[in-house]
Amino acid sequence: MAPADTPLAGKQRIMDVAAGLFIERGVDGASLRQIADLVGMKAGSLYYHFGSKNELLSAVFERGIEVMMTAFSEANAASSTLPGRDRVAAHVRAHLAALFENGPYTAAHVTAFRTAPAEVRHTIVPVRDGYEAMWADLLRELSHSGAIAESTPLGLHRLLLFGSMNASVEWFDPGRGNLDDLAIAITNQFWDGLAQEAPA
Amino acid sequence: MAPADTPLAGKQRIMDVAAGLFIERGVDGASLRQIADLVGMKAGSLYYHFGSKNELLSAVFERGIEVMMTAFSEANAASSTLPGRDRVAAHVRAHLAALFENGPYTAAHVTAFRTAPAEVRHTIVPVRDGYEAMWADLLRELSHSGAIAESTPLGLHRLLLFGSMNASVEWFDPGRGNLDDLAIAITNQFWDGLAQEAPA
DNA sequence: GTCTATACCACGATAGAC
DNA sequence: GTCTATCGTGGTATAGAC
Repeated sequence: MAPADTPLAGKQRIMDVAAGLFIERGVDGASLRQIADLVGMKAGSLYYHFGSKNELLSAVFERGIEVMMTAFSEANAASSTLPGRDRVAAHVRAHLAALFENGPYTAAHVTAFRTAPAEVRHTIVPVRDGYEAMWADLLRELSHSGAIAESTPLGLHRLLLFGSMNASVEWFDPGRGNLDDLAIAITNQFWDGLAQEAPA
Repeated sequence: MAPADTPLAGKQRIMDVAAGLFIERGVDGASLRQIADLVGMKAGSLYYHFGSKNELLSAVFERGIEVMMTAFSEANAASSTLPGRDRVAAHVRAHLAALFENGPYTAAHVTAFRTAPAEVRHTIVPVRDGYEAMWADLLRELSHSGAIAESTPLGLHRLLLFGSMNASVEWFDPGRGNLDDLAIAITNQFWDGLAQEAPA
């Protein structure tokens, strides 16, 4: 626990502000001067905490993935005995929590990763692969249990699901909408689709 | 038709190169010097064709939306008498064509719009709203015809579908994968979901 | 741990020759 | 229609005082 007079100290506070700005303005649009300004210090002072802008960027991305993985693991533990549909719902909700409720890190990773310098991307890829593997395992289990057809291309549909979930950072406002409802809608879409069962 | 000795002349060629670079490096990461370099001219010369970087950016975005709308209209004309599922498939395929087969404009719009200057975004929003309205109309028809349940929140599921389709620019390689297959997978996901009908 | 000061460079943009 | 040359600004990063 941090001391009471430093609610968000040092690296933590810088990363928090930086992540928010990476989301809003992109990697190159977010300047160190602006980040420092929002933190309440001068640009040069950032270099006491991070060796370069790329180092700060990498730290934000890694934290973002860490947040997703933690959320996934907790959902996994809580839902392992539930039916397939509820397991998916739990993990969708956890992913949304990482995007909207656990700081700006995951959202920064999802929106800014693509345009980051190749050097940064290459250090992050192995970490992000770890998260994808968690989902791959989950879907494989659902397939083996018969909840999903054996013939379904799981990797492809995992990417489609990620697309639906991650794109929500562009339009969902957690102050106006309800994340539980969104998780249910995404799960409905993923599990059952939109087609009417039997035309009345 | 352009004269034979100017395969991609003036504005057209600049926009083509710029769009590609906006995708790769983002709005602020793509510099006018680099764009000019790839076109084969000097940075100052760009200003004969566009009044500012923002003007070039806006032109790319508008073209990207135009491409999507044209693709949608063609798919609409070709599929209007088909069953609901096939109509969706036709429009999904058209959207993917806009993203991957009709130049880099639509992909640039989809990836770079969010971090563009507010001034640019505001001029583009009304145009993009036109495209969303086309999809809203389509889904409303499907709902009225009974193919989709009346209770389905169409706006929400449209956004989820857009998320799945647009995110493919981050992972789909048209040189390796097949766009028809991708369109079918996305349609399957959207229409039927992944759940097994009856456990065997 | 943060400051001031500054180096060096790339950015968008403009002016005028050709 | 493209060039060269250049202006002013703001970028990342460093050095050394405090």
